[in-house]
Amino acid sequence: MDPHRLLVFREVARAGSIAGAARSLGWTQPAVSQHLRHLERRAGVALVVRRPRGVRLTEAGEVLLRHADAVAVRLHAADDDLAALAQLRQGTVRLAAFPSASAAVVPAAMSLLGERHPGVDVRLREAEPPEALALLAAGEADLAVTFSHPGQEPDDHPGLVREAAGEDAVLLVLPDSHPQAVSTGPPVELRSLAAEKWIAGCERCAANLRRTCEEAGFVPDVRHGTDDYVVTQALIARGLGIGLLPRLALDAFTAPGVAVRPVPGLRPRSLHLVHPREADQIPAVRAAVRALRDVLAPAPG
Amino acid sequence: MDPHRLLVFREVARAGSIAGAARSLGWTQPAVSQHLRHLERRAGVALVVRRPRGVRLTEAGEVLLRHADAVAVRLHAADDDLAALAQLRQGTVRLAAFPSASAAVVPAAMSLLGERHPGVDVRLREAEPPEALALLAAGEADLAVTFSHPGQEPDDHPGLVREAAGEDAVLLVLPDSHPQAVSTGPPVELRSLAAEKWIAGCERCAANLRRTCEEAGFVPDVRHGTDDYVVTQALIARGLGIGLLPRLALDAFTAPGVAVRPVPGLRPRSLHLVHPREADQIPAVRAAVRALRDVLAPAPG
DNA sequence: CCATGCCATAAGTATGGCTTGGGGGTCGCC
DNA sequence: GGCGACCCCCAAGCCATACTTATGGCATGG
Repeated sequence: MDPHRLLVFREVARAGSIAGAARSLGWTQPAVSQHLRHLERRAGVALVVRRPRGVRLTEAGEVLLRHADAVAVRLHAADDDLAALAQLRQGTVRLAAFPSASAAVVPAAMSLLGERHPGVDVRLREAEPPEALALLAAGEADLAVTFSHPGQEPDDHPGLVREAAGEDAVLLVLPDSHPQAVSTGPPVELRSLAAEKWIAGCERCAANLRRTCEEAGFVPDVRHGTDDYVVTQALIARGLGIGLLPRLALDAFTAPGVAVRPVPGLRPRSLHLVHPREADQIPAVRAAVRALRDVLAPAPG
Repeated sequence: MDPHRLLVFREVARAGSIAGAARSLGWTQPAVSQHLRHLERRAGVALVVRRPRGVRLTEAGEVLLRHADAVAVRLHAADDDLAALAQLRQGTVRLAAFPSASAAVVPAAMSLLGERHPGVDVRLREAEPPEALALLAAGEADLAVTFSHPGQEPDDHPGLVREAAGEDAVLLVLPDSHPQAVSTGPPVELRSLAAEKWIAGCERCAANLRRTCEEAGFVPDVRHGTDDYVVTQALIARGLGIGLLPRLALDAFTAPGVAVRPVPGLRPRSLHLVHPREADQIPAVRAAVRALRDVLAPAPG
């Protein structure tokens, strides 16, 4: 059953004549006539009875018309649905972001996106950068917010596009009873903290800590490890160690009893938006990228 | 939304790759690729994400796939329905027949048709020939059984085909007390009945009566008129008149108290099947015509 | 590292579909 | 009643769409 012919037949039924259908289709009468003939030949049944003033549907024609109407309705619905997706009246974005971004930047971007395109739905999944990339590669996420510390080359999966999205300063976090916690004091030198006990974060953050300390001439004495920045600060507040935390995490939450101090020469981590190359063909994802960019652009640098 | 392309897309979704879809369609890979591209251009949304091992549907693709499936199901159902009609597993025939045929011939034909094609449904409507032709012309009947008396040219509507379907003898009906009622007696001469009171049937039958009597040299004294052959015979049995009735009517019903006698030279009426010219394109109607032919063929002549 | 999938693009060809130009038929109106 | 208007069909020609061939890029796996 050729669906195109089916729709031509539907037009014949609607117009009540072959010539009438041809007029509404902008064709000549024989064109429609041929389509109808092919349908009837293939079906082995007459679909219409030719009469002087037009045509009249046979029983088979009536049956076929119902199917034709159903098909036409579906085609129309398909058009509408695709248009809704294209015009951002609908759509879902599966977003993967690391925890500290999820706390502040992502909610802001989601609410911006929600203002611009109320129909677009964002589903957030918290994931550290490596896992986020794996989700993208597996097709289980559409967009990821990742970071990498200086000197850490982000592993590039094929088919994924990485876009710089600003920087996020890395800051020293001390108990507020610490001698160097005074914000009016002289700039903190990292090497002066060689004897401290350290608390390391996620794997990549721990690597960054080791590398940074090595550059300053010592090996940090890492006593604890947690990728939860609330836990990290609780430990620090109790005097169990000191650590480095990114500004995004501290913006989201700063514990009482800790002090935050910049360390000259401590390089920020860079933020990225990562998405499949063809994401700009998907309006909802493109809009989410724009919203994230707009939130990150005037952000911590 | 081009439905053909939609089905190609459905095959892509099913196969999981463009090349795979091309294989199942018996096409080359670029053919399918182009269809997909056209769909995406028209829609303004990516439908699939191209990946090294094939394609993966986007959200828009998933939405479209549901519609495509629905369309495919409908097309299949349309094929099935038309096949059922073509193979006479389904179908309806609207039959118009005059009363005496409806009583005997038509039921036999309907039961024959029912044996041959149990799925075919016949709807009978009783109608005298002129009304039956009008029903055909108006498209409210598919097939008619009609008759015409000799000398009566049946009015031919355009687009209708008339087919001879045997003859139906016209017989004299008398009260059994009538002097000429004895079946062993000499042949009845019509002119010997010039002084009788007559009962006329339907309009065309009454015309035939008048014409026949005129040929025999007299004008019949028509006292009563009814197109109901049961009523006619009731009147005759009571001695209120005599009449001419066709064999089909007498086969269906002969009243007690009447005698039936052939009249030499009294010509039979001829029976016809009438249907629209394109009826042989409609399997159910064709089958009904065959069944009626088969019942009428060895019938009264 | 080359082989083997996958996909896209560009150009050529051929099939199918639409048009043109006939003709037949019925209806309605001068 | 003839004539125009309106259906419809058929046959042949032409054009456009759709499929093919040919080529190249890219990712994966032995």
